[in-house]
Amino acid sequence: MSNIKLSKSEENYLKSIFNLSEFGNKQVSTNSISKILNIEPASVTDMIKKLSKKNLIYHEKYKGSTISKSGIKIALQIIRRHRLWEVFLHDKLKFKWDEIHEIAEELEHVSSEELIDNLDKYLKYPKIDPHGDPIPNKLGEIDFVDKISISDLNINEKGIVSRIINEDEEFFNLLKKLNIEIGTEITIVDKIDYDKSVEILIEKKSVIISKDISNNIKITKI
Amino acid sequence: MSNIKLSKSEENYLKSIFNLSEFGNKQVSTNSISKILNIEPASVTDMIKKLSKKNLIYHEKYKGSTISKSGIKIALQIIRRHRLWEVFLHDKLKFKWDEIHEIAEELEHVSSEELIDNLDKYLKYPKIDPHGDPIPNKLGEIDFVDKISISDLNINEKGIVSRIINEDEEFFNLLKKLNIEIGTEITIVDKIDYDKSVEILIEKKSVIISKDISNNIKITKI
DNA sequence: TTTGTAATTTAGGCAAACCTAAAAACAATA
DNA sequence: TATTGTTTTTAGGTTTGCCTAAATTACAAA
Repeated sequence: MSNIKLSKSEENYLKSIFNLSEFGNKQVSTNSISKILNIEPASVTDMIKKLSKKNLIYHEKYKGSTISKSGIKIALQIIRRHRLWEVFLHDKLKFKWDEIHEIAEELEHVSSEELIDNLDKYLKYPKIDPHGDPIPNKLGEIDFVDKISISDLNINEKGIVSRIINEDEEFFNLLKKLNIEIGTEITIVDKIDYDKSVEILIEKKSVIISKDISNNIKITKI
Repeated sequence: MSNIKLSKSEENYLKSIFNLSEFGNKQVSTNSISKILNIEPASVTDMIKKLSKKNLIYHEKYKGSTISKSGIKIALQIIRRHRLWEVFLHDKLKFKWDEIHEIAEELEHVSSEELIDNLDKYLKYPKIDPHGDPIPNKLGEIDFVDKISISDLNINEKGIVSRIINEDEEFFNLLKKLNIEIGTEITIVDKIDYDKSVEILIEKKSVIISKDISNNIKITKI
């Protein structure tokens, strides 16, 4: 459709709205966008109007925003760029797992389709990024691999960490301290009913992690 | 010293001023900057004031601008980023020689020193980019390889094309038509005194190129 | 049903980086 | 030296993307 180049800001809004919308299915509040992007709600309203006019989102005053089909398409392309760059930074430039997000955040806005296609080819069409997140292909299609939460396992069952949802630095630091990364094997020791926290075993050490933490770590059962 | 992050615009101005100043030795006119960047002189004046305040250039009203030492340092870093990305695009992503400039123009503004250092290492510390331009190292030092112009050769002498100065698309197209690229062997057939044009032999075909064209093609004598 | 609070929007402003039109400075030469 | 033409600067304006403060709306609890 309209192949107008978006600004860095517009791209960031669109990406955030898409992420908050759970693949386009949920209405997104102005406040939630404001929080994620660290931009005042009033400014978010401005941008919402702008994106609405471009038909990338639909907006109902005082109710919330829904991302449109063409909005989703663009968001998936931005996510694709981001994740491909992450693979490059990690696999080729040997950046550590927790250093790549910030740089990819910049690189994702360099908009040359040919660049991304050639990068994709060079990296041999990877399906997941170093955080375990799936990479959309050129058409925006994603390989959904059903992943479960730590809390879905029963006591004494084992799993491999396969995806980290939260990409904030503090969360990375926490994971580092806990010795958790993609590929780490964990075993469920105990599940605490009281606050839904879970006791897990990582490399012979046991720790108790809160519900919030375990929700941000997806695993594959083994 | 002052390690304040510059905007994309500021970086572009600084790079242009450096390029026009012949390594910091020449005063640069407002008009020449305006032409190179395709920005109106009045706007250039605005930015000159801004860069002056940051001590990246010195400006004498109505006379012209000189780039400062710290300005040069930053300009060389931007040039370093640009050329390293060009090597990456050409050698790794297999972009053609004449497609890389534009994309590198975007990538050069992604400002992570670690990114560039890791890229440099990954590319095995290249000394020249695909256009034959020298790449400054981390400290801003450049390997000066003395290159000569086509017109410096005498009739019947041979040379290898080792650097293309003009990076405009039209110039690339011309070179493509002429079958000239880095590494092409040429032989001087004749030198026309009248307008300083030169007749050269490329892969058994002879063409006459203007003084302006030959000035933009540096060679190594063989 | 009213009322209080939280979310959202409107209104008005600001900085960056551009623009046009007009004024000022410089340079060239008659 | 006066005049003309070019270069540069000033003045005032626009758009983008943000801000604060104030007004409006939605919603939940009394």
